[in-house]
Amino acid sequence: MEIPSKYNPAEVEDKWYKYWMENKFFHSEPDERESYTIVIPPPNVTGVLHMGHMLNNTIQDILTRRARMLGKNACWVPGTDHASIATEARVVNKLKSEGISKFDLSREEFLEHAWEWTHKHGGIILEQLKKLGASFDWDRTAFTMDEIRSESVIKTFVDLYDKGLIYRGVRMVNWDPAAKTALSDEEVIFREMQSKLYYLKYKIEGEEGFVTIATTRPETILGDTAVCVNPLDERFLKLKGKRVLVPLINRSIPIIEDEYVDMEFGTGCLKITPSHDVNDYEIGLRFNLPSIDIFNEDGTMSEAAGMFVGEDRFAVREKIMIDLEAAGNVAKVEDYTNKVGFSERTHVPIEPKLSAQWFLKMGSIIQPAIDNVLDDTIQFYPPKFKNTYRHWMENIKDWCISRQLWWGHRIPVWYIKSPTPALPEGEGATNYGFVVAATEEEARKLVIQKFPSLGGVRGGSFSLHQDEDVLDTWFSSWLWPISVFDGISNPDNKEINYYYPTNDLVTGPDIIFFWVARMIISGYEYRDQFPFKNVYFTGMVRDKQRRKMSKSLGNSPDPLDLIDTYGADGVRVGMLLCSPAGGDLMFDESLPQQGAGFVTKIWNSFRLVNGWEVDSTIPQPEHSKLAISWFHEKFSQIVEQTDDHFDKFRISDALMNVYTTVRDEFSGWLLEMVKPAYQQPIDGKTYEELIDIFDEVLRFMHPFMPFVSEEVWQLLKERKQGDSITICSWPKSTGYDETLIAQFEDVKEAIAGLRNLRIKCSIKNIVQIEIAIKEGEKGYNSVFNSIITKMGNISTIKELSEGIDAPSFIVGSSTFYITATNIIITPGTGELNITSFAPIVTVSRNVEEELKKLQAELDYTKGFLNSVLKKLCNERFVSSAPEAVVAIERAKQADAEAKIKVLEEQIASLK
RNA sequence: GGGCGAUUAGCUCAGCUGGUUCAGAGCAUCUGGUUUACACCCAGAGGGUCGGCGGUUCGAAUCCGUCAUCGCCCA
Repeated sequence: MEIPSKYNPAEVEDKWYKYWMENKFFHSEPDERESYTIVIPPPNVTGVLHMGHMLNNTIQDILTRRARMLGKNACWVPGTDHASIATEARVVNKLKSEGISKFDLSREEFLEHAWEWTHKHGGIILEQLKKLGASFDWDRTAFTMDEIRSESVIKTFVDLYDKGLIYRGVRMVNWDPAAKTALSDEEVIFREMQSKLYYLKYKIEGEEGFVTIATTRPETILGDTAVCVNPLDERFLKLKGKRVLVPLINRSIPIIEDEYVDMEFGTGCLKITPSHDVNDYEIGLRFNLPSIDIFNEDGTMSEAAGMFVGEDRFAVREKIMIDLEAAGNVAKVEDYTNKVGFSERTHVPIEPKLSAQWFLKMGSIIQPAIDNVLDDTIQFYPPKFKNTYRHWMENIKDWCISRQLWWGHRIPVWYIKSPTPALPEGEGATNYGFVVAATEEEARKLVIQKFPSLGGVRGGSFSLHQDEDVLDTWFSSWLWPISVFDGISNPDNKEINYYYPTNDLVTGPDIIFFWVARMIISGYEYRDQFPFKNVYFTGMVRDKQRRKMSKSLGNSPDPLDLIDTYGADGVRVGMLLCSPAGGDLMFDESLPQQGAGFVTKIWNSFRLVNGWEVDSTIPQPEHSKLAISWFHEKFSQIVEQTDDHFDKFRISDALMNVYTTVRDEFSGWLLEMVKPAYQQPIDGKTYEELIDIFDEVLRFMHPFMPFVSEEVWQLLKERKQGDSITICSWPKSTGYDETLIAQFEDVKEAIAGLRNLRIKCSIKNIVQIEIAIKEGEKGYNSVFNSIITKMGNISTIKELSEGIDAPSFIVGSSTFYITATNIIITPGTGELNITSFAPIVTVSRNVEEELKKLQAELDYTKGFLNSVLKKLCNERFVSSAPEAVVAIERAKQADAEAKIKVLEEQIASLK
């Protein structure tokens, strides 16, 4: 078959991805094997693929592919998240651009638009991930709002309500005036702002004089219902029991005392606006203060404000200051830096607002989630996130799970309306409260059970109205590892029993509370088991200047462009080469470039091997036999190390092992050692052994570089239809001979030494040389001479008993000399003519420089010996250090002494 | 303001229970190289007071204290 000299990633990648899909290699069904499961952190249906997804999903794919090759039943579940608030905002904007207001539409009409939007955009990211080579079980693709997932969410709500864990309460919530919905604490981002601190004078009622308060939000004075001072503050003792007038509207409000007030801050006198500040609200409750809500849902002033009705809160801040100034109520204005909460989604400042919301109690339900992370039943990588997690868990507040949106799971709460007076409690004529049920039908049954008077003949004399709100999106994604296997509605089904708990979760630390913690909570609540064994936190993808990659900065490359340019394998390798767990990744195009270069390297290695002619009549040369047996040992060692890296989730270290193994050990050493002479065939035995090794090396790199490994693997040998590297086994470490590996390191060093000497002496590589070796105290192992001969282009190796005056270097304690060269002339015919032995070439030597180097090394070694001797002469070291450590020190002493001897000899011979 | 973490080569980071020649890797830099896979390559070299100071120890990059700087989370 014709092998192209250039590797074409685009063509290869499309071809194999299609082949993998057709053969359903990634599909999993429960069987007798051990399961290995990952669920994707479902990307938003609003999104497009960004660098974060690339990193995250590359890691998941590597883990999944390796698990599959380890013989596990690997199942990586893809899916998307409906992203309630983000998607609704998108749809609202889209409608707006078409001249349609959300509020002109009915709920049903709006949802039609939202679904249309979802169908159009929802699958984009998943499609893009195919380009990356993601080995998802596509048959299991799930969506947080599909039928099974929705049923799970509703069922969970009803269940938690029945357990008494969900309640409705009026609370101060984070109100997003743009989206007109409450947000959870986690959805609020605090940013430092340059603002102003306004000092305002309130007139004391019934006497002359003012009280000055400090506030950052003068527009809220219209909602003030008290002024508060610290009872210990002597400055304000005379104000006790008095009242003041709110400027402009002259409402009379009391002066109250509470230790909450910081005497150092501002004037030590605080205005209290219970409706619009969390702390004020608490004080309001303690003092039974009225609460005046001066804002509408969209952040404009309400009727209750009495002024500026309908105008925006920030415009009013400017205007009211003008009026206050005119009325003489302004003492001064200072610059002030404070933190302001912004909506994570709509980016507008959050307005604390009192409203009725649904909450999930975060009491006993979270205990197993704390315990099992702290005792490492669930392992975090890197482990430092355990602290963050614990801190959050221990200070957790009840979870506000309702959102004033339409796109999402509508809360299954049914309010009862009936003209018939309520009999049991009968608070109001028609107030029967509500029932919680998954469907309207069940709700009806519940109503009749609860209020029998509404049943029977009079059945139907009531109507139900479902709560208008939807649930927080995280209230569906916290069930994800369970709900993707339908484990909520069918808790004993075959799939959930097989795949749950999942093994690894790969996600960003930014959603440790939003998502990770809550999945752990729900996992224990609904399966009595952790949802995943390990959580691997990836870092943030940043640009070279350490800035976050973002659309608005325009510093993020389009991942698909990168794949087009460098190939998916190249991008995968590039992303991972420098991405430690939890550490940020400074992305730069040189990374995928390096990855692509590596892919080419593999391709060229294949072309080399593929180009050899095989002659099975030639016996295997000694050097090839040695090289192959060495590689087996070395590879076994590397696989063991790599497995260890995987066990510790050091994915980039594992990749680095693959990278250096392929580049250095395999291509750089093994191939060079077994490579036949120019235009000579290779012996059959070496060739076959080499092909098996190549096969193994390809399997070793497959999880990282699925495409190029498949392409080369398919070309390497005759393969059958339906064969694929994706379903082959991962190389197994079978132990290794450390001595052999260490000896071989000396061989490499000797060869490197010869190359260096050649450079120093200006002897070209094509010039064959003769060398001599004088064995040192530790002896010299001549077993590998055939390799040295081949790799160093050596004619003969002599052994010496005495040192001679010739260019030399030391490996271990043995000295290598170049003694003579043998000139090879290559005439135009390409034939080789070996001429007679030439006399010793005059090689240019810089004796002084050599001496200097030798002396430096001698000094270093002497110093080293000294430090070793110091330890050994120290009575306390010898007596208190473990025996093994002392033995090591003695060995160091012997080595150093031997080396010093050789160095001194050499120096003497040069002088 | 509270908590957590970090600080090792120009950059990004390893370095496990204190003890192997432990001061490392990759990239970058510099030097040399186009011999028959690969210049998307090969062979070499230089480069660090392990943030500062103190302590524990026979021995500290590693453990403790403290200071400095930076980052993250929470209020």
